[in-house]
Amino acid sequence: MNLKELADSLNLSPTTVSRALNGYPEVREETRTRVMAAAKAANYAPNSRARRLATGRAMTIGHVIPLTGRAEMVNPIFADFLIGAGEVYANEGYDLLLSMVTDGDTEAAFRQLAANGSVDGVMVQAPQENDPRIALLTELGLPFLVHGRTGDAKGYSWLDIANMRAFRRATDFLLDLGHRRIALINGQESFDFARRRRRGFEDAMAARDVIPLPHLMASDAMTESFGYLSAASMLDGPEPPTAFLASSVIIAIGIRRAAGERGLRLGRDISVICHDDELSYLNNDIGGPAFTATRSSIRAAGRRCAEILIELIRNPDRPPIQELWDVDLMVGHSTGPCPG
Amino acid sequence: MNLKELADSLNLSPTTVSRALNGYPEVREETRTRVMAAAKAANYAPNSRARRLATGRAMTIGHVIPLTGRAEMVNPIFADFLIGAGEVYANEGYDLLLSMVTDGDTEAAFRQLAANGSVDGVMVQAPQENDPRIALLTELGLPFLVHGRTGDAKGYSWLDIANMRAFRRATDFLLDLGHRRIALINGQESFDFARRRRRGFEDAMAARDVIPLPHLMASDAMTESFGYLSAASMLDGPEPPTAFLASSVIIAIGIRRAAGERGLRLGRDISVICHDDELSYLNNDIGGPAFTATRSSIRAAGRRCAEILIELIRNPDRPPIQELWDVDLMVGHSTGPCPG
DNA sequence: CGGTAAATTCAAAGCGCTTTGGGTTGTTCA
DNA sequence: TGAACAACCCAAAGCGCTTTGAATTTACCG
Repeated sequence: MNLKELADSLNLSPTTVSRALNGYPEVREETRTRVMAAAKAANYAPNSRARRLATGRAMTIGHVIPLTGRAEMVNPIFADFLIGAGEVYANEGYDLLLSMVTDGDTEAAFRQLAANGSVDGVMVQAPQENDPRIALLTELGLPFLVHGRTGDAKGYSWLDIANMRAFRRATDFLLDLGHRRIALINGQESFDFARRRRRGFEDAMAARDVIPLPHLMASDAMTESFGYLSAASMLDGPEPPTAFLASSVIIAIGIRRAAGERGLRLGRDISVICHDDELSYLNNDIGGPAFTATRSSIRAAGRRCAEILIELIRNPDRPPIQELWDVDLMVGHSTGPCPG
Repeated sequence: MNLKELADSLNLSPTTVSRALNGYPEVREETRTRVMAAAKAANYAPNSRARRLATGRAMTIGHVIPLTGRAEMVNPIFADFLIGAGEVYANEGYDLLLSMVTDGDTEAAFRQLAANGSVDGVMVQAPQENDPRIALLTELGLPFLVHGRTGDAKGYSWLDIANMRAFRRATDFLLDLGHRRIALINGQESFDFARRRRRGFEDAMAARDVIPLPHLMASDAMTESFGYLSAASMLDGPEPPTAFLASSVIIAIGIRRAAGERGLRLGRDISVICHDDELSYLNNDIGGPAFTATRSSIRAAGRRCAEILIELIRNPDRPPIQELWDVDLMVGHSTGPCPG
């Protein structure tokens, strides 16, 4: 069933039927209801391919996920972000085009998306320092929103959490408890967020004249095994840490495993703070948070990012939208005063 | 730059340019290279909306993710599956349309997809018993592939792992080690895969005349906290288990936490076997597997599922394709003989 | 009741591509 | 040399929708 057939069956022109269906005012109310009813009865839905061609809009938003070896770290995060964004897209009538791109094909992928017009805008996640995607998308004139930020953070739209402030605060919290040998187990520091977190950590340490120990700092893709291996080697080495600051719950779980194997009890023998993205399957909050954590829902971020991006698409000439979210510090059972 | 402009700049007709670009034979080789070069120089890419309308193909595959409260369990799994599938789609020139659907809107979503023709086929994940999606998609005539299976598993295409066999084998392994009080911490048993796993467990127990204890069986969304809470209450209750069988690494991590808190060492005081989907950020294999596990890469499954679905789309009249994957049992450090 | 404005409806022109059904040119062979 | 046949290229007709500009009908008013 297509528009013409539907129109014929109603003895109306395609024009009128199209207008009735799309809520234009120049159609009699009685006619509209008649059309709506017939459309429903015939299970008619306008062909999206034709509609997209005619309107010039793709009604689609692209998420391009680079699969560069280590970037897999994004997985656990990006799934929840995607769900949040997807909810909003669905409500607003946008489709979500997910594009996995290997290796260095990211630029080509964006150029392709822009040239063949299959999306109205794209979401950029996990920017690196001076991420080339930002310049590229600006050049291509494709609306985009960055989750995170980088460079001078001017001239484009982004939403980010206050990573530096969060990690400064978390570090202060540990320092207040008397800890001095604090380990930082961070995400890959090619990513801006990890850089900022490290800076927050270092600033807080410096403010108390505590020198961070190089062998107590690690950074890599945020997997459980990375957390485990780093913590294990730090705990077994000289000058073991009395506290850990971890960039994700997943890393913290690895730390907990290493501690457990060594008979160290969290919150008593060893302290752990992590950043908690509130991943749905890693609920950190049953009868109070298990890990003391800086907390910010990645899914909520996804939702808000989607809203902003849609606003950007609908209103291409508006100035950039920039939003910085503050982060809560939730005290759980994994921290305590420095022993000894 | 569109086709007409490109054609004009070459003093050729759109017809010829289109044919040159799409590899049709009735164009001189010299002309073809000239066209290709000009297209590349002008950074021309055919407008995908127009192309889709003209060809009648969407070149898009839909993944519909239901967000019914608990179904979030799919998250950690579906992300890796998606990546696997996405790789294949990209290679074959298909786009991936991801659709989050709340609640009971799944049927409407499929009907919509079918009616407005925005996808050529859809992937169905995590089927429940007699999942209505299968009948619906069959009725709609939309090509689909089920990851998992249900009902009589005839008449439609699917790819599944041998869940029953895997859990029977895992249970046997524990029984061979002398365990009798074995706990099963399963996924939600409305899902077919969880049902089969339970059956595998029960069959193995029955074959040795061991009666499964009802209070040692739990099933729910596969989160870390579910694993933790179930294990904690089982360990603290009467007749605590000496071994656990868990439906996912995430659950196993929760079990490990509960065990750790109680001073129980994995592989010595308590045994744990889980099913490992080889999630990239939960690598269970550093110097041999941490958890003894039945193992099957969900990402590889995603890849293969994508291949099959594309084959189904290209060749709509072929008989159903059904593939059952066997599962390895990897012995790790989390299992040992029943103590005492 | 004639005339004008407002309310409805329609015909037709795209959107940018693919594809059918010819043309045109050049080659081959009797 | 001329007919037959490739080889190559093109004009034009869709694909199914939206939207412009115009036509038709209805409503209203002096």
